[in-house]
Amino acid sequence: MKNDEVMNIAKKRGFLWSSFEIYSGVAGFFDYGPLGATLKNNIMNKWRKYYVVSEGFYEIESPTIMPEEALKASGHVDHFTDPMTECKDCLEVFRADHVINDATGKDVEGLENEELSRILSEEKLSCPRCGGHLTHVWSYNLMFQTVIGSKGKKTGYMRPETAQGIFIPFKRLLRFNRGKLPFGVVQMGKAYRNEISPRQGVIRLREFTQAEVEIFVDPRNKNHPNFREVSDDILNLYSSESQIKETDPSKLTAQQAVKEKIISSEILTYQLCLAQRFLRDLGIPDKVIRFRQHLSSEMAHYAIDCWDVEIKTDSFGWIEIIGIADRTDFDLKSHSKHSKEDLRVFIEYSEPKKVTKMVAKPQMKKFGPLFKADAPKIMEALKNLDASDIKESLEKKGNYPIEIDGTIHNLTPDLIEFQEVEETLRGEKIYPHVIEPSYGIDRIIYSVLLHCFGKEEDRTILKLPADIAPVEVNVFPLVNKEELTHIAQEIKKQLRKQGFIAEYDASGTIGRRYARSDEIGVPYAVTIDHNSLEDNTVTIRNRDDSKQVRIPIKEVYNILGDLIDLKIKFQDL
RNA sequence: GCGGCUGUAGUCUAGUCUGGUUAGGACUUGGGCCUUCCAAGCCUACGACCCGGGUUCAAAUCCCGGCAGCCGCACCA
Repeated sequence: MKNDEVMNIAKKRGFLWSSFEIYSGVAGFFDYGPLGATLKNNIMNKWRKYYVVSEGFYEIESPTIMPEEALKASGHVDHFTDPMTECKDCLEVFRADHVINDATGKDVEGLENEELSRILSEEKLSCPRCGGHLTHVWSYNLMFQTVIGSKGKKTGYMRPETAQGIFIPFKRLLRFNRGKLPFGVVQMGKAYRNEISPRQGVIRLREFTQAEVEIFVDPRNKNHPNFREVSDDILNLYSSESQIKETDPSKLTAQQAVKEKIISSEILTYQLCLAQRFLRDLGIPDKVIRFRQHLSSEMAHYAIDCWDVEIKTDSFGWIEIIGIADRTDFDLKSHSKHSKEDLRVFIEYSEPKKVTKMVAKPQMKKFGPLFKADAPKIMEALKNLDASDIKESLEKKGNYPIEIDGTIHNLTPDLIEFQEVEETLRGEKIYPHVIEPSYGIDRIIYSVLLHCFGKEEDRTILKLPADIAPVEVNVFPLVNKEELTHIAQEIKKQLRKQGFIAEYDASGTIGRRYARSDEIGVPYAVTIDHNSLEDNTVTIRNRDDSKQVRIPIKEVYNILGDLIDLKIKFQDL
């Protein structure tokens, strides 16, 4: 269905509406209504079944407010910005780097604002629109800033992604996973970006929900042990090559994609397949799904391969709803550097390696009295120096100068004895690489609504898969007569007792109630009619084709349970 | 952030130009009647001038500002 129709029904039926409506609303913020919030929970729980249950990745939850240092390390404070310049005459705002690039062809990405300002004036660049004067360049940071603590000494930001909350406690997570790669950690939660002018409804929110997975792997092994399970999945791949050559996306099996090196690794391909399976399970048809590879020019500098899962929409074109990237070791390295914590993983060799190396052993009898307090420091320094260099210098020049706290000490051959030692290396420390599937939950919900809504004649049916439908079953007396309503009420009560989300409705005609029920995607309706009085049976109506089957009341609960858990199909009843 | 257009019940809309009675209708929704299977009918009720300021005896109507939506530009690590 079309965007407008879907959003109208979503608003009317309590899925989604813009926030703060009675105060005119604020762009970029949406409420989930009663059905929307339930649908969102169902989808998020289904996501957990994929990643937490099946893949075995544990979920964590970290704060949405983060201190400046953490986001400085991640690069967001300095680089999650756009360099802007404004025309003094027509007040138009431009990306400064784009103005320079367009006018001169120079690639100025990543340059400082001062540098950009200098280039603007040196090149005598003026407003591309009216030719007016451009102001100095300023950074527009997309993060919401706040203050931590009452004295306001500490700057904080609302997190722009949930991923950082996984990288920062990496040491603890590694320990939880008993020090072994690979392992994955997930986080679902809100993230915030102060978009300049969000105008695509729920597609571009200033506060949105992400579901992110960070899979930490040994960079030398990006295969996946269960790849065979997905190797025949067919992926609609829009590679960077076909984008450049302007050819159509091609459908390949996962196996072909790896073999032909279209996707950089098995593990990344596996994640693409998983994403596709998840979307299928939400009722999104394959024909509106494609995987678009980032062009090397648009890829973040820390990624080596990145694929967006895109969904076709009528009013926004192909939109990104999931990004699956190989982020390499960028984040862990950067947090290591800024925090001075060693975020590497010790990888044990399958066979310990024996290496022989030269060691410089100080002769302590002479060494101690000669250097006194500096002796321990010199010994420490010796450990980090290449012993063969020292040996060479001693043999050739007769001495080896070493600087400790500004004082130069001369080592002479009589102070050092050299030994060849055999060392056993059991492994090495490395930064793991990170494979990151990052889901935009709000966009996924929009896609589900967009592609599950269908029109049949003059009625609208929301064909949600039964296991994510917010209301699972409706109970209707055929007509509003006491002998039927009391049975219906009783069945509803029993359904609720057994954990179903069930509603009862006796208003108006039965057709009207079915229509309302279809519009909010209730998969099944139990109808109590006059036969029910005689033989204790009711009908179960299937939303998608309005067909009904008659079954004994006492079997209703088990059958509905199996239907909703997708264990049986309605057609097989 | 810039320009254009727009803003009346949950929805669609009349009225706005040319200021003046109780802001009218349809659908939806609630209650009732009727009704033995897909938005039928009848009765009845609830429900609105985006917000703020100005002009005026009087503002849904005219003017200014804000907010939001749509379209175009720009932006979207």
